[in-house]
Amino acid sequence: MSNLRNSVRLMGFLGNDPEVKTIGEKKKVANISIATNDSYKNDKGEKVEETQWHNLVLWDRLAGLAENYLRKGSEISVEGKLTSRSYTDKEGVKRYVTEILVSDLQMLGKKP
Amino acid sequence: MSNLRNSVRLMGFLGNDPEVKTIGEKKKVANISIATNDSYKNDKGEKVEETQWHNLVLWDRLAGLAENYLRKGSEISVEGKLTSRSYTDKEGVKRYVTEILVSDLQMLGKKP
Amino acid sequence: MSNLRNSVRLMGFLGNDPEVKTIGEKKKVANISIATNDSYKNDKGEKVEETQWHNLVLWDRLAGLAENYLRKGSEISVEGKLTSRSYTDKEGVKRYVTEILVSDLQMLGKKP
Amino acid sequence: MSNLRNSVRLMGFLGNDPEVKTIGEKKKVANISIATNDSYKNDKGEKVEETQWHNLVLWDRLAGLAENYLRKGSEISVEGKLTSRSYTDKEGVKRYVTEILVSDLQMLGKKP
DNA sequence: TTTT
DNA sequence: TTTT
Repeated sequence: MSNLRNSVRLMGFLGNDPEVKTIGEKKKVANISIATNDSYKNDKGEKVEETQWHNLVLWDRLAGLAENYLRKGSEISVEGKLTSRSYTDKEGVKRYVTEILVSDLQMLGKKP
Repeated sequence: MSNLRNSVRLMGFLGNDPEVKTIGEKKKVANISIATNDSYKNDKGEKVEETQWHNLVLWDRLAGLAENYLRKGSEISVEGKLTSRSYTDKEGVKRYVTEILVSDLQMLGKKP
Repeated sequence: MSNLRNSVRLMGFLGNDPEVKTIGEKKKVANISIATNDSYKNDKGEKVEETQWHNLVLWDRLAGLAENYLRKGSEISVEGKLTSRSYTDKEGVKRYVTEILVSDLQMLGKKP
Repeated sequence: MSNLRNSVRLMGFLGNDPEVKTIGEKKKVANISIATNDSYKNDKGEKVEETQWHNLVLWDRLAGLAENYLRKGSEISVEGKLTSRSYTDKEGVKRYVTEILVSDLQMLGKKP
């Protein structure tokens, strides 16, 4: 609940249409991948332009909003929490995934 | 450079002493792992208490600060950028790592 | 509701004990003043150390928390919204007040 | 310098064209007023829609950007610090002003 | 004084 | 009016 202990804010563009699943009768979840076009300083003090990709997870009302209004290329601003989880893939290799559990979303740019 | 496009803020406790490396003659980098004790709602609407672990990377002045003042159990507040990179491990498996590149750090709690 | 449109985060020290009022039977409101010790660059590019004072307003659960646990000198971290309102003072002069409506609060530093 | 101690983020619309002044030979400052359309819960737990107006101050590069690209109605996202100052007006009344000293700015919405 |  |  506390935004002060774990908070992520991103502004970026969807790399693909949202993947939306319905769980049971009325739970809905959407997975979104967004790119942030960023610049930072590397270990040599050089400014590096870099695109970072982020995995977002949206539930319920926000999942419905993604399903209805967001498409590949849409620009959004989000706030959420940084979460990590692990799973074992088909080859038996343990994998780690970091995702942003979105709690607030604003659509930016051109309204289609 | 833009905090508005990619920004993470965390308050939490170090799980271990910082790992500090010196690169070349005067570059320094520190790796830190912190736990945020967090609560959120799962897909059933239940409140879940969960500890999340985050990998932080600090360069130069901030790395020196970590080396000198931070230890396992220290409480800190940080701001930074969410970054991801991939590498191939010893078994030839491609791995993804998500890290926070720290740009601001405050020490909290008891000063030792 | 949207943290993305209007969000303030402050870490600082209470200048006085909280002023707490009860409204009607069960509404409670607390007013707090905190100092942030800050540095920024002025119009000459000089770094200026400056203390800023901020007026915080807390309702209900957060007001109770302030009443019970916060005192002059306490260090806190808060998130909230920037709000302004005007009123006419005793001399008939229109006054403007800017306050932060607090939505999240963490106590920092020494626990008494 | 520390974003962690004093940080404001706003997304909103300019109420007027920026007021830009040149100070001395090469210092430039811009004053902007933006509206955030916000909702919060009042003391009765009712959701209140409210427009808040905020005074922004931009120096140098950001002032030039405002002068060249921002107009009444433009939508922007900003990060900055909350600052307050007082002055005595023509009638001899002491006035307090709260402003956001902007450190980062993104233009949103339709590009004219 | 803005905008959806 | 706070604190480091």
